[in-house]
Amino acid sequence: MKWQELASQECSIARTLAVIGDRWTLMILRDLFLGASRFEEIQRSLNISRTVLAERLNLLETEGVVRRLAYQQKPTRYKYKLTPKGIDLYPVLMALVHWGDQHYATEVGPPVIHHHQRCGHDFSAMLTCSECGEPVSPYETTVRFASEAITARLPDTDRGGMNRG
Amino acid sequence: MKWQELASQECSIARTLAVIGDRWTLMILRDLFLGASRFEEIQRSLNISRTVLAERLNLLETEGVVRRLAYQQKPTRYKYKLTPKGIDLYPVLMALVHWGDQHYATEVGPPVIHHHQRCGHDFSAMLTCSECGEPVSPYETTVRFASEAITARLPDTDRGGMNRG
DNA sequence: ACTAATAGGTTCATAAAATAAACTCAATGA
DNA sequence: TCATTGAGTTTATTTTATGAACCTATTAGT
Repeated sequence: MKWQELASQECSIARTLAVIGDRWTLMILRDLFLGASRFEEIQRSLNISRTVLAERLNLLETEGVVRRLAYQQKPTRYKYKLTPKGIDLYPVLMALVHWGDQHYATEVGPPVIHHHQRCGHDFSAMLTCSECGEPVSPYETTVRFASEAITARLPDTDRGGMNRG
Repeated sequence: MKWQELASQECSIARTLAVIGDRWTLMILRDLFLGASRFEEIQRSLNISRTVLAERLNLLETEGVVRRLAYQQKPTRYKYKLTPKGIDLYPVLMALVHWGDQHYATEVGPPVIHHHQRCGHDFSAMLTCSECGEPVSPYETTVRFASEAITARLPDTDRGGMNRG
C-alpha cells in the first residue's frame, strides 16, 4: 500500500493519519497550538525545509485544519490559524504529550507544564468514556466493525489488544 | 532539522514523535491493538513493504514499545506483543480514532465501534483533566515552560493556541 | 540612491527513504 | 519432489526530503 491510499481506507485512524500522520505535520500543529502562526516563525522554530513546510501547510489548508489569512497588505503577508476542526486535534496532541511525559521525561520532570484554569491545577491528559465519564483502559473495551453482522471475541489468554465483542 | 534530531529535543511531543511519528508506525500499532501480532499478519493487513515493517518493529522493540517473543521452535517463529509502555499509547490511538470519526465518518457512521464494558455503552474518547476529572478544552488551559522563571500570556485576541500563563 | 532585511514562498540539485520484487533459511505437508 | 509458510534480508528503482539559492514586494538604514 502507498501512503496516499490510506485516505480511502475505511478506518478512522487511517483517514486521520492520511492528513496528519507524516513526519512533520504533528510538529507543525504543535507550533500552531503554542501560538505560532507565520510561515517564517514555524520554519525557524522547527528548522525544517521550506519545501516541506509549504507542502504540509497546503494540505492542512485543503483539509480544513488550518485557514490561511492575510494579516497585512503591501506586501500581502499571511498567517495560518487553526480552524475548529484543527482545534479538535487538541486531544491528540495532549495524548502525545502525556505519553512523552510518562516515558521520556528526565529527572527534572516534564519540560512543558499544562495548567487547567477551571480547576486551578497543573494537569495531564486523561482518557475517559464519553458515556459514563470514567477513565477507560483498553482491557475494559471491545471493538466491533460496523459492517459485520457477527462479532467475535479474542480468547482471554490473548490480552494486549482491543477485544472484539 | 533532520528527523533523527527530534529525539534530543526538550519537548515531549517531539520525543514521542521520534518513536511513533513516522508514516507507518501508528498504523502498525493500530494492528497490534486490534490483536495482530505476527510479521506476516501485519504485513498483509497493511500491505506495506517488508523492509519498512521490519525496520519499524525493530525501533519499537528497541524503544520498549513492543516485545518480540518466540511462539514456536523449529523453526523459530516470532510474534510482537505490546508492552505496558505500548499499551500506554491507547489514548493516542483513541484520540486519532475520535478525530477521524468526527471529521471523516460517512453517512453510515463510524466504521469501528468501541464499547465500554464497565458501563455497557458504545463510547468515544474524551479528554479530561487528571486533577478534576472534567473535560478539558484548549481555551481553558495555559502552558508554561519548566525552564522559564518568568511566564508570559498571549493577548485574548490571539485565541486558537494554548495560552501561556 | 543604494543596500540590506523581512516575509512567504518556489526552484533545483543532491541525499535519504520507501517500494516492489526476488531471495534466504528452516521446516511441514502433499 | 515440489509447494507453502513465516520471518525476515537484499537489491534496483521510485518517491520524498533536504539545503541552498532564487524570486517578488516593501520598508528601513546610510
